[in-house]
Amino acid sequence: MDSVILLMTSLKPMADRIVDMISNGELNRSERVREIEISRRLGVSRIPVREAMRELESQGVLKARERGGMNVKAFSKRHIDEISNVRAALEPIALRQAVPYLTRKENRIGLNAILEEMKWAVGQNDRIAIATADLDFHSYLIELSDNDLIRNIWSGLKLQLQIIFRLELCIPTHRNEMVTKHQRLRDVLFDGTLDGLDGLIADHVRPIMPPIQNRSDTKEPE
Amino acid sequence: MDSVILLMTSLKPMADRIVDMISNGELNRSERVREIEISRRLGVSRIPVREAMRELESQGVLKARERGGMNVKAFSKRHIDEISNVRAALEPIALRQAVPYLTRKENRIGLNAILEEMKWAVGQNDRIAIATADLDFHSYLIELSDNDLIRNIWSGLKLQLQIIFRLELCIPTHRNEMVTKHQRLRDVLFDGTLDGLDGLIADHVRPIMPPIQNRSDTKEPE
DNA sequence: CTGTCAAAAAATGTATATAAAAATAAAAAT
DNA sequence: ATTTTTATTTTTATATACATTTTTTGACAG
Repeated sequence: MDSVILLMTSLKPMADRIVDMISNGELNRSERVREIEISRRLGVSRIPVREAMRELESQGVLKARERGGMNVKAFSKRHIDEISNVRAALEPIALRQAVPYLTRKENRIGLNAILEEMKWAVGQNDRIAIATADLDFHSYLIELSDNDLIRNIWSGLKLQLQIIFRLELCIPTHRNEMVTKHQRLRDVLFDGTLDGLDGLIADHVRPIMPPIQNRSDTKEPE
Repeated sequence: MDSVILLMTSLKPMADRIVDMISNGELNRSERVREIEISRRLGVSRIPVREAMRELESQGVLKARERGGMNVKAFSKRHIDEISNVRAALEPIALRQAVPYLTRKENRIGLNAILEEMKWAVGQNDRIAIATADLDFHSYLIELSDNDLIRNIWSGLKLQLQIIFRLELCIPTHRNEMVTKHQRLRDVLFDGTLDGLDGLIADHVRPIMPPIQNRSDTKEPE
């Protein structure tokens, strides 16, 4: 027996690898993603790659071509706005549902740990680490929320935002305010009175477009 | 040459067929969906069925089993609430974006046609037709909104709601009020002032749970 | 009768093969 | 030189084949 087939690769890691390839520029905006190429690089056959790609399409990372195949999604300012609007609409729901779980000490500790990470990242002026901590913070709360639907929607948005931040298509929020804003949000959630929660999140979620837009994408590019 | 392969079946029709099978009870709640069985019935191989099933999973119609395979999703009251909340949060965004397109006469005519359909369905007391018209009404507006992200989210919710309505897991809204509520919503959108839009939608979207709950699903069933 | 274990059956996950499109390159014609 | 047409290559979409896992079934022991 020569070739041992490892079953149930679970697709998620494979999808994440493809997201990485996009994030670090191995795959470019609007570029066609070839199944064979990915499958060779990951050392598997085309079928699981295909499935991972389809998953990524439904999560908004890839875009189905007109007649067959996939492209890397070309995020426009419009797309980023859409994500912000949806986040501003859904996160208040999820975060409200997370509040009861934030009475547990271990969850408070977990959230605070992410804030410490964020503080450190801001100190280091590490753009990637800042964005990661930002996403982690929101992911942590949304996971706690126990809302299957919003969790599922978020999982796609998160992947998109990972790419958007990495490629500097927008900046999460101003670095100086980053930590204090999240701390304020934490305090409101820990407190449980939830005064002004919606506003805090909307403020949060609204991204800053980069000063130098590397491409002109006023409308849907491709 | 004997077997001619028809390429690019586009998956959507296949996924819709599976949704139909669930809606009309050929596939039961929480039942395992076997690739081979579906592929035989649709006269294709397992591969495209597999992809359709994966699509349906990401759209919330099927649920991945612990270790391999898929089940028909078992919608609980909780799931239905989650859908309602997300709709109440997202539809105001989409519908506001649809308003400018509702100055075009053809779009007004299109929307009114659906309302006529709804009126007819209520007259006939045709539960399925009523639910269909309801979903069509909202789909029509969301399609107009030109918001890719919300459209994509809606496509999944719509499939779920089709099943939920068909299986009478909940009732869209009280039939008497159905037409007038939608007319009021239409008027507000045509007018463009948008007074009380959020409230109208929230009121709308909030489903009525059926008097006889056929199964006890207080929590996540399966 | 019930629970445990082993063997058989079935179903999935992945690989490979094949056929139909698309995309590309090359050739011919205007 | 430019465009159109044709051939070649590439790539996808689907089918089939196979290996592994999961599920089921049935025997046997307690």
